[in-house]
Amino acid sequence: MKQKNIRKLTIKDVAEIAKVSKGTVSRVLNKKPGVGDKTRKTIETIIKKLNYSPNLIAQNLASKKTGNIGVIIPHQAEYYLSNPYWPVLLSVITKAAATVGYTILLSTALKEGDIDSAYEFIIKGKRVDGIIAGSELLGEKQLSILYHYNVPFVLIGKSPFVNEYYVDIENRRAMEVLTTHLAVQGFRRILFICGPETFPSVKERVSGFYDALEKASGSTGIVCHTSYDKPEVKEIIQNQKENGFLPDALVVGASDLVLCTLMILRELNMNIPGDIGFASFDTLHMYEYFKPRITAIKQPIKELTKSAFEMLFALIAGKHLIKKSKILPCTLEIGESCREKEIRTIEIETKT
Amino acid sequence: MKQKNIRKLTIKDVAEIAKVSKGTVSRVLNKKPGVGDKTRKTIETIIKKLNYSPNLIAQNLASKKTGNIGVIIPHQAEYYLSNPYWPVLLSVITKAAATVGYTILLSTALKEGDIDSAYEFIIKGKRVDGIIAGSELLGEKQLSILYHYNVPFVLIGKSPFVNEYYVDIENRRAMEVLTTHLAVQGFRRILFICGPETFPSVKERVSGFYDALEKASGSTGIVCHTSYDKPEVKEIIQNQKENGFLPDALVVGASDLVLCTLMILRELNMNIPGDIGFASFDTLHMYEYFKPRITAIKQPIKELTKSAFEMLFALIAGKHLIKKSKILPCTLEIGESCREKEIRTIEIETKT
DNA sequence: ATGAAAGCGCTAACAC
DNA sequence: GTGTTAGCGCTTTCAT
Repeated sequence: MKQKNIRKLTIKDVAEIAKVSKGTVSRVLNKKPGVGDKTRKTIETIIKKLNYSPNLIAQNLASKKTGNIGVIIPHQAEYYLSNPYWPVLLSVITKAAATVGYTILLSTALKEGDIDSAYEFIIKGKRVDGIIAGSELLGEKQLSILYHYNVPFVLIGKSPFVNEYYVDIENRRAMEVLTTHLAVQGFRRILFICGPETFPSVKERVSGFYDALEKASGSTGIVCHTSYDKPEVKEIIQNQKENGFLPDALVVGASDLVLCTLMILRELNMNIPGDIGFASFDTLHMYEYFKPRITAIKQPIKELTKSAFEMLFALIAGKHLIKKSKILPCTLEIGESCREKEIRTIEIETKT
Repeated sequence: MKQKNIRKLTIKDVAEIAKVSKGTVSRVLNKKPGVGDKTRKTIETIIKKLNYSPNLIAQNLASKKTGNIGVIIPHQAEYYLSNPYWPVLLSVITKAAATVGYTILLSTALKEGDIDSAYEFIIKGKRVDGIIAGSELLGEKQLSILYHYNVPFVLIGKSPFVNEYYVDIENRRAMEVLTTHLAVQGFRRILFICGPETFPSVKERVSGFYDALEKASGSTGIVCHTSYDKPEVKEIIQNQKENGFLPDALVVGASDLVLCTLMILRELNMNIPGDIGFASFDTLHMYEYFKPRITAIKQPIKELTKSAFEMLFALIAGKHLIKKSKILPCTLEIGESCREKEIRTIEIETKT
């Protein structure tokens, strides 16, 4: 079975066997017109019989297309794999890309914060025809790299530096709806634990939080930013406790903080929702196994990703896009963790 | 800031500016000898000033090396991302590869079971210098593809069809130790829910399971194979229950079945470890938040991956390997889910 | 130490 | 409809 040193077949071999020129073989390879039916058939048969497949590298070099699209995840693997957002994005985009003959080249931060390497890796040496990147750590420097290399890109999430070619959710609106729900449920002192205030998404969510509280008289809120660092959550909650300042509801704004927060609450002997209400921005797969079921905002990650890919695909094809961005609505998944009896899902209408 | 249509720099541009030949520039690019110190400096300066980086595609074509190593995960993304094994492997290998200038090209089944596409995708068009592949679905067909294209590869997990170049854990031994632990803890009727019996790892574990039971007089066991399908677990447990046949301990042999199994137990109002003992082969990150802490076998995924990469790296370099496989030991993480009081970790010594 | 030139395997423009 | 030819941007002999 073991076959060593088969000199790899080239288009030239196929051409010689078929007694045609390389050009003709190339045409049938790429399903291009200009080949007689019979010739085409013959060549196809030979290709199949030989089990020949063209050298992609050579194709890339000659055609100046790579068939790769780069996905830049601005986090290190340990981190981004621990929450559901990026894995879902990855799997959706891989499939979407495959159906149109594209391949995903993934680039991530090798260590958290080292986002430059991710950009350089994928852009230098031009191995991709276009890029999809998470916007949360996109700074002017990264942007200038993108522009410098003149590669089409679409961002996941808006960025203060870019106003075209991105997809996003209505962070502000979603957080407003969630907060209002908490207020309606009777929670009066809501603690919102969220990510770094430099992230646009976090800013919007905080703004939605305050907007809701303003409208809902009677409830007040506190915002605590974390760098997605677990010990911090513990400190925050303990600080609040020591000050006799304990909130009656908690909103966790990053799904990877949910589990440790729940554990901390258990250590503090606080029951959900009896002693404290609990909700999160973003869901976890395992929520379906939780009791009480956690109330949460669910992002349309799949749709977001599909939209991003479609935009990029059009950009690569050189099409002019009328809609340079796309904003998708979230849903509010109501569980029992905020004293609701009935589990249900509410579509949050898009901002008018 | 937006710069359009910068014709991309080529090695020729650099050569002209430096007033040397392309060959010389190529030599400094690849840090090869045969260039005068001064010339080298000059060229390096120019490269930096121009922010030039060579076209990888062209480099690949000319040098017949890709700098990519292919990772074949024989599952679809939804599946492999839901348990910790593959993500960890992925992140470890990406880093290991990066430190020696290699890049990972990931290929997965587009739909569960469609493993051929994964193989063809990565091998055809020769985009990789070597391959690391999960062995559990490797059949003769895939193997013949591997050999046909004459690409070096290392398997994660042994395969009945291959006896060289793989890394693995001692599945049999680990399961034996876990089962013995259960027997010692006084469990008498142990149900082992595991994956398809065609997987070599599953076979070994089942064998270890029975071996342990044989030695531990008094305890009996039942094995149920699943296709990693959630509803099945429910059926299995319900069947057992209807037959008045309920086990007093459960071992789940796939981490992605753990959560739903736990939920089912809760639905049945069975407490761990009071009503039923519970253990799993493979751990989950979230175990650290669980109470009772789940007893489990922990695989050395990181070390496994590193070993696999090192082997492949050597193979690609054309080195002759003395050790054609590597077997690593697991650990038994004892929690409270099998009526142990004290949480601790036990290294399982490698088979002598 | 450096340059010249011949490919790597393919595509694409232009002939016929 | 098909063949011819000139590259794509680089590496790598082989001269010098």
